[in-house]
Amino acid sequence: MLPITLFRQAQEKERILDGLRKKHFKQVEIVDEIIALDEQKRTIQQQSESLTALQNQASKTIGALMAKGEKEQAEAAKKEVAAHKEQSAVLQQELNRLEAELHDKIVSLPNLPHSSVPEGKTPEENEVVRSGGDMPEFAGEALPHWELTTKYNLIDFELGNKITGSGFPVYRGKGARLQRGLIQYFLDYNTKAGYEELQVPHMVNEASAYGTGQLPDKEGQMYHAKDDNFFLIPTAEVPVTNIYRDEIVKAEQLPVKMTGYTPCFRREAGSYGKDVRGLNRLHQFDKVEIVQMIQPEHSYAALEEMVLHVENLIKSLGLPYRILRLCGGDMSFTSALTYDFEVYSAAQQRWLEVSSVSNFENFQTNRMKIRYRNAEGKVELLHSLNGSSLALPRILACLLENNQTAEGIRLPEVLKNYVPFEIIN
RNA sequence: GGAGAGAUGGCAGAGUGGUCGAAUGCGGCGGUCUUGAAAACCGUUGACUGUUACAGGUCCGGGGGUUCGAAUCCCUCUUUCUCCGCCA
Repeated sequence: MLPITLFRQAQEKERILDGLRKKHFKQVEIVDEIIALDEQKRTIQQQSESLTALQNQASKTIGALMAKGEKEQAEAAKKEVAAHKEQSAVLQQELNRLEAELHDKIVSLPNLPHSSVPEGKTPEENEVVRSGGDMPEFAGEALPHWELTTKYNLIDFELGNKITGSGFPVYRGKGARLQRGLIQYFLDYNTKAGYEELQVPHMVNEASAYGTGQLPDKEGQMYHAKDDNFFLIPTAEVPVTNIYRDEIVKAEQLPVKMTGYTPCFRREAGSYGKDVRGLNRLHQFDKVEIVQMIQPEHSYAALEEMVLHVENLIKSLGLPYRILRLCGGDMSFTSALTYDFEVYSAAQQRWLEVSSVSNFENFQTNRMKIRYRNAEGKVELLHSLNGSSLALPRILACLLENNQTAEGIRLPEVLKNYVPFEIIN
């Protein structure tokens, strides 16, 4: 949610409109509506509050009269206050209506993109920042991971269908073990870089889902436990970022760096075809997430640090990758700048997204009221950032496909302390 | 799941209808003293909203109600503790 103060500065209007245009947000008239509503709201608020002030004053007088035992005068004063009450209620109602309307409009606006965000609408217009790793070469045909997982009995998709439904695979044997080793490796890698490891709930309440922006619009993305009104988390970002909801973080705690492994649950309604084949898109998958909370002036340096951090992790696995700076039209609603990481899948011959690292600036923290006291002692919103480090299924798919040999699947050197076998055969 | 007791400022902890945004202690900050520090003493110390600024308004777990007036009374939800039951 963009801070309302932004809309009160006339000189910022062009920047807001330009940002919305870059994000391909169509209903730009909302900006003018917000500015008008805000002014209207403040006018009514002043009227309402000065009336309240009058009533407060009268109540005090009544109290004093009662104390002195001057009952009749007190009764007269009561009648006078009663006369204001009706008008007060009308104003209050009007104020509530205006506030609700203003809020609805302001939460419907996406975050504004950073100046370095490229123009563009579709994924094709994302900018390749850099790439690395060696592209795999195969003499014969490379098998896709969904055949490899069957061949080596690593994942049973059919069994998952039976137990739950499609998109809920069962990992078994070396498949399960490799998955566990990878999670451990990712967590260790993150904690070594100063991220605190956390285990958080896999279900969240409405307030948390709202805080990170899954609600009110994207409830369709989440599984909902109706009886308790809990949501299964679509990413660890939701519980982890909400840790600091409604907090004023002490300056010496900054930057806050957190990491956590969780399963992620996504309904993914409407996906089909090759996108959902095998491990490409699941309803339940594992992910290790990193989150930072930092002073505004340092957030873009932190973003670059996180990008390097994730890049080195992918490099260590020996996977060919590329880093994209997402164009305005392909970015998420909440992000100001996003880098996507993709690894190249040899058998599918396409790039698969395995991480997305974003700076949300104060878009999330404004909604969650995550603040700190700056050098002048003023309370100010922090910036929040997060990224995957890493999402497991596509990494696994790529490891399997790219490392297949006639003898079996060779695991990267870096996993030798985490997985008790070097080859899957 | 049942019964009972709680939820107050950074923390501890008073306050049961009216000058209570809230005593007191601790902590924090500033000062006096000191070569410096500690101790002692004095002062200060919440957030949100709003105004050019002052004023004003809101907040005592969340929401609703009673009242001229609610931290205080009523309803409801959440949550913590104790006891019982169940249980990985």
